[in-house]
Amino acid sequence: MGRSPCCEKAHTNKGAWTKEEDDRLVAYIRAHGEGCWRSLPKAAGLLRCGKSCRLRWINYLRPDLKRGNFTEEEDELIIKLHSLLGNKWSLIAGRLPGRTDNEIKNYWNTHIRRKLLSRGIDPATHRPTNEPVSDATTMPLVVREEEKKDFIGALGCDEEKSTSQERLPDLNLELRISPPYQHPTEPLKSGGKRVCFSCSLGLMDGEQCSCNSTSSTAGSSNSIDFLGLKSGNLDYIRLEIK
DNA sequence: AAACCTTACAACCGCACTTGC
DNA sequence: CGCAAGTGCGGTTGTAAGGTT
Repeated sequence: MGRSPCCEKAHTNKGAWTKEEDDRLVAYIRAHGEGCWRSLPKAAGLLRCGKSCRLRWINYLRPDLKRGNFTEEEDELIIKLHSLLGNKWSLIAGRLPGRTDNEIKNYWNTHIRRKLLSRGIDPATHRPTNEPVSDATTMPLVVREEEKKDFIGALGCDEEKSTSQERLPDLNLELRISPPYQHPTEPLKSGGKRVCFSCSLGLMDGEQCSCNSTSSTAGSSNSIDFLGLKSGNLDYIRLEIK
C-alpha cells in the first residue's frame, strides 16, 4: 500500500489564489500561527491542499518578504553563494533576508543564468564556457588531489599512517558557513575590530549595521574577504568541517 | 489589430528527509 | 527497526503580460 495523497484532490482548488483565499489564510495564520499545514486548510475554511497553503504563505503572503527588484549586490551574492552551494536555493535564500527560495530560483533561471552566459561563464560550473570540461572542473566544490591533502592535513589525519588497506574514516563533509571564529576572551585581531557576519558578507554596511564596525564596509580594503566572496577566489578550505 | 513569440513568476508535483509511534 | 504521516526542497509547468512581426 502506497502513501496516501497529501490532500483530497477532488475537493481542492488549484491555480491562482483569489484575494479572498489570501485573506482567509493570512487571518488564520495571524490568529493561530504557522504549523500543521495539513489540517490548516480545513480549519481556515480553504479548499486548498496544505502544501499549497504553505507555499502561498512562504512565497507571497509572509509579512517579512522584501519583494521588488533584486539589487546588484544581491545578484552578486547569489552568484557567489550558488558557486559555493549549487542549487541549494533554500540555503541561498537563508543568506538573503526577505527573499524566498522560489523567488531566487526563478530569478536565477530568468536573469542570472543569462547574465553569466553573456559574461562567458557557465552558470552550472561557474567556469568560463570555453574551458574544456573535465571531472575535476565540473563541480563547484570538487576537491582535487592536491587539495585533498590539505583537507586531510586540516583534519589532523596523517596520510602516511594510513596504509592502502586501511580505510579512511568516513568523513562528514556537511559544510557550514560561518565567519572565522573568534573566542570572546581572545585578544581582538584585525586592528581591534570584531568580525560582523552581515558586513563581511556585504549584506549590510558599517553604517546600516548595529555592529558599529567602521572597517567592514563592503568593498573596503580593511574588511574581511569571507571565503573569498568579495574577491571571487573561493576559499572552501576555510569552510568548517563537522 | 491580430498572431505569434518571449519573459517572468506563481504554483504544482514528486521525491527525500524527519519525526513519532 | 519499520512504517506512515508530515514537511521541505528542487525541478518543472502553466499562464499572464509584454514585445515583436
